[in-house]
Amino acid sequence: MTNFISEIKRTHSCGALRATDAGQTVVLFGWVASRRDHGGAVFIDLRDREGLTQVVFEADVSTEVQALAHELRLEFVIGVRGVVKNRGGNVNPKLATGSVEVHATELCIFNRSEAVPFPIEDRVDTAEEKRLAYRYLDLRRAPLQQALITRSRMNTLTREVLSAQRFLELETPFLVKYTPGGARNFLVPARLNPGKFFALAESPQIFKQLFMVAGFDRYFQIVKCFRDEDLRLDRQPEFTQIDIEMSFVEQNDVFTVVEGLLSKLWKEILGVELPTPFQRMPYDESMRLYGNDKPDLRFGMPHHDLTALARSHEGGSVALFAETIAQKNGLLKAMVVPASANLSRADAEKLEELARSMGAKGLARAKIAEDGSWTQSPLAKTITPELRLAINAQVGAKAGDLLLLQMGPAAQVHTVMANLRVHLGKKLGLIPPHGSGGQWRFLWVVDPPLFEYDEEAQRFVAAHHAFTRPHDTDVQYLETDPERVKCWRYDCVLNGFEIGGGSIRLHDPAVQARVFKAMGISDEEAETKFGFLLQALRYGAPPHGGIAIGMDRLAMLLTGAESLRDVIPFPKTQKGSDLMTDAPGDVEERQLRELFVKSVAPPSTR
RNA sequence: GGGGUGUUAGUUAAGCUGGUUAUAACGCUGCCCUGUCACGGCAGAGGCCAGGGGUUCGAGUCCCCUACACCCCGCCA
Repeated sequence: MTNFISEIKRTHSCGALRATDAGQTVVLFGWVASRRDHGGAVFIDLRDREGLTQVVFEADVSTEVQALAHELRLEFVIGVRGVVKNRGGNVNPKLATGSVEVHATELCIFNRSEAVPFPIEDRVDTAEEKRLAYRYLDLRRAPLQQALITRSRMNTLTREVLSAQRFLELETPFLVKYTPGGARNFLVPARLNPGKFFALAESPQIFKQLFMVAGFDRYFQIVKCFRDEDLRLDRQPEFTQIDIEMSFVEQNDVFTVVEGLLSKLWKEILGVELPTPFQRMPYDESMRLYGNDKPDLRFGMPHHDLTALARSHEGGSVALFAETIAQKNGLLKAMVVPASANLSRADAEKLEELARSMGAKGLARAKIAEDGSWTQSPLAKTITPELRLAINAQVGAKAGDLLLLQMGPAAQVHTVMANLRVHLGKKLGLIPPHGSGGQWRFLWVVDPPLFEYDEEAQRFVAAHHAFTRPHDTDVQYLETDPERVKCWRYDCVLNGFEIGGGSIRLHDPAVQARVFKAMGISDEEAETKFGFLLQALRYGAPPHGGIAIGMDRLAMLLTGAESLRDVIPFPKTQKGSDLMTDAPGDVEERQLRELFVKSVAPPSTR
């Protein structure tokens, strides 16, 4: 038997051969993706990351090769030498290499495979639980390979685009000091410092600012971040950001860099020309029309704020309205489902279920009749005709339309209505359940408030972080009307996903002190928590700002993947565990002692 | 912490108002087959119906609990 590997080298990938290669002797290496054994002739589809090629073992090859060929099974790893032949009229249109086949003269089985636990096919119908347990097999599937290959290209392109603009790729530590606020940190016991802990960096935020103070001017990094929070379809505990920070810039400069980068990615990877600059929308408008700060602009169905109208009608004799407008944060919002949607009563009841599952008390509905009256509605009898007509007019409801109403504390109304809107967008076919549908609606959400009121803590807290620069024109309200202060923070949104966010930083120590004061943070407290940054800012910090772009989400949207898990090689489950390695796992008592750590987990969980 | 969906051969599923031997397809094993590409033919193996408890003469099927996976709220930029 020929000595493959050491003497015979691969000449082509399994996706390379074309009709013009006919007559060549080639060597292919790969996995058996399918086999069709006719006794006299054996057909194999050989797979590597580039594609599939049909290999034929005919009766006229040596008896040893014949015998070996019959032994081939799915997922055997083999090497084949043979002659490329044109298949003439007998092409397989499903394969890129379908016009040719390799007539094997030599075969080497590098390794056999046990029967795999699930079929390695492009289309997925295996339970994700199984796929994750055998991730290395799942990763043999072409769609997953393509997704990761795309990610690799994204990395390369990002480095190219940013390096060409004088950005330096600099590294920051993962093991950092715990700082309060924001996402929950993973903690790492510090063996050399008994009783002390590192935090895994939730982002390089502070360090990249220090790069600016140090004078590096333009920084970027493709970097892992760690957040110990609950997972979602688009959230993993460890994820990758394209982290960027720039000196001597204002918001528009950051936008230009990001728009240039994303345009390049879309052009090179999808061949799509993105219109720039991206649309911009004030945060307030986004909340008013869509109930969240990451609106999907691929479809309409905006919300209507009826609070003021209800107030001017003193509740219109609807008890729930009156109750809502009496609350400090009470909000009454409506959404119109057009008559053309043809929602059945059962559909509407399911919507109410959905609303309840998100904490709503219910979902008031009203069907608009020809004369503008309401039917199928508990409110129909009590509401004053004046308010009813005024509402119809404000929302522009026509006969047959269904009005969905939500009232209560603003935050809850927003959550419910925002999710309902997206749900209906999918249900009514305005957007596909997954993927872009070929529409790329990029958006900058800008000018959010600097503070939000924390009901629990009874004070204002930073909506983003405490180092965001307020608008100069609003600085005067820091003491008198903090809620009115808008800031230079921005989110980049694509089709309802937040794909990036950042801010222009506050580099003026005097304003910084006033911001802390408005948040009820004493000088002392600020010094203990953020001392090193505050000190750095006192030694000549340039005006600076930046952004972090969620690489995984970008990859998910770019590849049309349904989940972040499909663009991360080794993702975690919803409970944050790894089904392949069974992490997190137990450790020995001795290891804990060494770290000066004691577990107080209930025995049942150990 | 809460709400929802699911768990039946290796895989994907069917299994009705509870009824005695739990089906099918693919995969797997053996034999046959020179033009397949969803190859075909014949024969065969393969099940703690997620786990535990209950109701019942009898449970894959009904009830409760638990575990795991997924989606969502809370949480998280």
